[in-house]
Parts: sequence; C-alpha cells; structure tokens
Amino acid sequence: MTEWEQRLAGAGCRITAPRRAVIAVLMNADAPLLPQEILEQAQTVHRKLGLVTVYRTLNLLSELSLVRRVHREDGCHGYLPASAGHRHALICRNCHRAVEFTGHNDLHALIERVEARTGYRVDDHLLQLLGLCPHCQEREG
Amino acid sequence: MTEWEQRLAGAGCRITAPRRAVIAVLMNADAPLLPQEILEQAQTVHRKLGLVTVYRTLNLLSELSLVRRVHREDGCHGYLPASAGHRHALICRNCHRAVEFTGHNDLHALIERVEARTGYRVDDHLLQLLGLCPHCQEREG
DNA sequence: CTCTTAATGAAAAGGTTTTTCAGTAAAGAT
DNA sequence: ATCTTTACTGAAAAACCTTTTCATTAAGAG
Repeated sequence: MTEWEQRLAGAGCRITAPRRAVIAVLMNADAPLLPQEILEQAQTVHRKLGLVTVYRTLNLLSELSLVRRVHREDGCHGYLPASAGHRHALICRNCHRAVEFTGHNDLHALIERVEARTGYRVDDHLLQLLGLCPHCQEREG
Repeated sequence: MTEWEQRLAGAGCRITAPRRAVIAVLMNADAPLLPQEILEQAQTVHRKLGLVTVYRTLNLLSELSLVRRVHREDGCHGYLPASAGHRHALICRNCHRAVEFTGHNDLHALIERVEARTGYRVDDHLLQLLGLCPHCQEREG
C-alpha cells in the first residue's frame, strides 16, 4: 500500500481500483495534469474509469492535501502532487513541467508591509511563477 | 472622454454605448466583479446590453491592461481596474473588497533564488493575497 | 460469506465562456 | 448633414468544465 493509500485509509476512505488508478497517475506527475488528461492516462490501468470519479478523487486528494490545484490562464485547473507544507508552483509555459518551491520567508516581509499599509489582515496567498524550464530554454536558444 | 476611452480610441477601437456602460462600472469598482455582476450594474445605464458584449469588452480591456483578472477559488474570474505597472490584488475573503499593491522588490529576491535552484527562467508571476479588510475585522471582533 | 453502505459510472444538469450570424451603428469620407 | 464601410452588437447556440442524480457495484467489517 502506498503512502497516499495509507492516508486515504486513515481518513476512513475505501481503497478502490479507480482511486488506485488516479493515484498512480498523479503521484509521479511532474506537470499539472488536467482531469481529462488524468482520465486518459488512468484508463490504461483501469479501463472503465469515468471522468466523474476522477473529479471526486481529486477533491478527496485535495482535502487530504495530497494534491495541489494550480490555476491556468484559460480558467481550468491542473493538479500536481503536493509536498508537505505551504509551497508554490513554478510552471514552464512551454512544456508545463512544474517544480515546487517555498516562498514563505520572502513573502513574510512583503505581507507584513502590505498589512501595515492597508490595514488588511492577510491569512492566505496564491503564488505561481511562470517561465521556461532548463530543457525548453535549450530548445529555444 | 475618459482616460480609458482615449486608450480604446488610440487602439483603433470604436467608442460605443455598451463599452461606455461596462467601463463606467469597472472604473470605480473596488472589488473584483464577475461578468454577470458587471452586466447587471451596466444595464442600469444601457438597458439592452448583453452578457456576450461584457465578455468581449473585458477581453479588450485586459489586452489594453486597463483591467486585471483575478482567480477565484470556485474557478470563475473577477475583474478589477488595473493600476499602471505590475501590481497584485489583496482581496477580503468576506466582502471581496480589493486593494492593489506592488510586490516587485520582495518578489525579485525570491524569484532569483528559485531561478538559481531550479534552472528555470522566470518571466511572469501570479500573486494574490487573501484576508480580512479593516471593516470586516471590526465586524468580526 | 454476508451485510452494510461507500463508491462508481452513465446520464443529465448547471455554470461559465466562446462562436456564429444577421442586424446595427460608429466614424471617416463626401 | 448624408453616405459608406465595416467594426460592433445581441440572441441563440455551441463548447467547455464541473457537479448532481441515481441505480448498480464492490470494499471491508463482522
């Protein structure tokens, strides 16, 4: 049983073949995957998987903080395996390969300054970086 | 003619009553407005305005950097008047009132560190802060 | 193995955003 | 002021992504 499956079981959820298939795809993803893409890859393992179950499993994994949802410019959402703690995604605009990073320390100063100037109390943030990964830089240059 | 209308005219676009109505609503918005909300407010000025034209005008204003699109957790998009330069939105999770801020200096150090560690070249970023505005803090406390 | 009920898949519904297309009106030319 | 061109508009339909509904299936406790 994988670590993710243990977390599911610990939360009182059943370990089913459809969930195993979705998990297998997501655990090793290195770019944000759309639900439709997850479906197509997972169906090679579990043929009769439906898109609805992909969405339900993604919601479940999000609640357990096992995956992170990233916003795309076109308005739909990709999903990435989430590392522990509050991290952010750096996404290649060409191949969509993503890495995570922590921005906590640098953001802390910024957030304090903004709180002082605006009077707002900040309790959450969304940060995504966009650029070119090393691989795609080579191809371009 | 307002500043926004001059920008439109300068870009070769026609100044029409529907566009004026959308602009009038957005110029003074202090919270991200949904296309549907913009429609309802703008229809008090231009009764036969359609939702399609709201979307088309929002795309136009986005291209001219007169409005900024902010991502909401539910997946749809709100629109805010954009100040000059690269700014970010701080949004109240209760009343949705928003203020803008510049995070350029603080993010610069973070971005350089992430570039050094990952090899990515970062050329854009998305940063939104969420919290409570002073007004809603009072109401809560 | 049996039983309970969580989980599934198909179909339908719900929402937002885009496309299509015939009609309208803005703005430059006359 | 009027004409002419064509960008713009609104309604309807289409195209998405995502959620809900509901009858059926199967996980896992006893």
